[in-house]
Amino acid sequence: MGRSPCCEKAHTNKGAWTKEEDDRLIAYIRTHGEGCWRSLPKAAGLLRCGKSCRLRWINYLRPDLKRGNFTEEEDELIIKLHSLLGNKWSLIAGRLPGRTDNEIKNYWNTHIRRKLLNRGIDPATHRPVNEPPTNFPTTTTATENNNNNNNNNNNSFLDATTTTISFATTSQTTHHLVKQEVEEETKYNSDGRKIKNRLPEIQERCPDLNLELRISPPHHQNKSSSSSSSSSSSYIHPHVQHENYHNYHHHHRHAVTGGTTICFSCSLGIENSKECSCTASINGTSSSSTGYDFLGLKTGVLDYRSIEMK
DNA sequence: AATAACTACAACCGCTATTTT
DNA sequence: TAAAATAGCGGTTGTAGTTAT
Repeated sequence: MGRSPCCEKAHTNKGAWTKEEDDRLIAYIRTHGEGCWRSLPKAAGLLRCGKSCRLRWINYLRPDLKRGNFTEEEDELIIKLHSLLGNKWSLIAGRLPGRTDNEIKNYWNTHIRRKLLNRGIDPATHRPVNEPPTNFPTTTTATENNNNNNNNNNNSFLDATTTTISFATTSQTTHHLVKQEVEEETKYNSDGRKIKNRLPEIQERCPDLNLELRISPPHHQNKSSSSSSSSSSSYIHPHVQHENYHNYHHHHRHAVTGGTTICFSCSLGIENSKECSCTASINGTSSSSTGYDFLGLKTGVLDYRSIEMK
């Protein structure tokens, strides 16, 4: 009892798009606008499935796309966002105007991964490659935690809803730095080419600064308000994020950093509810007293309030 | 000059959530 | 309400271009 299919799969083109196909798609969308990918191919006279048309338009034909090389600032922003969001390329792309998720994903895999490895940082965890395992049972990104939360049963101090987010720095810090030799299997030059005969490289690292945060449920959970999905995991799926943001009045999460409790949502600047007893506030006065710029809000690196939800 | 190895990226695939019938 | 399709996402692959041997 469902819909009829959008296209006959046997009669659709595959592979690279021709100039003519591009022109047809552009002309159609200019006239009729985006949307309804289901009916678009037929209406536009294209022998493609709607999915293929959508991908072509979103990733390559949209007029607002910024082509060309990524800037150093974009690189660093992608790294920071990836440390926070994991492989949520669409969310990351939402913070980089003119860039697509596919473009950023490719760029990550071809350039930034290598760049981080050269810095001695594991691109998956954003932690130093040579760092020994922590005492904690889970050291994961926000994304990975979505799958691992059920494995924390043996730790009384960490209940099943505790989330760990790694904020390992990717830029070189000026405080308390030590020199450390890093030997890597492969080195690359600035163009990303492999260097065969390399020497051990000295890299600056900050060994005693643990940027890992643990985010726990609110201390005084309201049973009626904790029944939503956000109570079971700190990972917020893109499709339900918007709804969960509205629940922040009732679901303030607290990061314990060196004995100081900081409310996740207040530190994000989303809201500082009356019920919340944390020391952060939306104008940053309290959080600045802790000397802690959660997610780089004060530096403007990440303004979580302006992330657009799709 | 030939070709093997590598890189970059466009496009496809499979999956989940949502929408439509 | 169930079934089937779409929309959208992240992972993977195919291949053209470049570099190294």
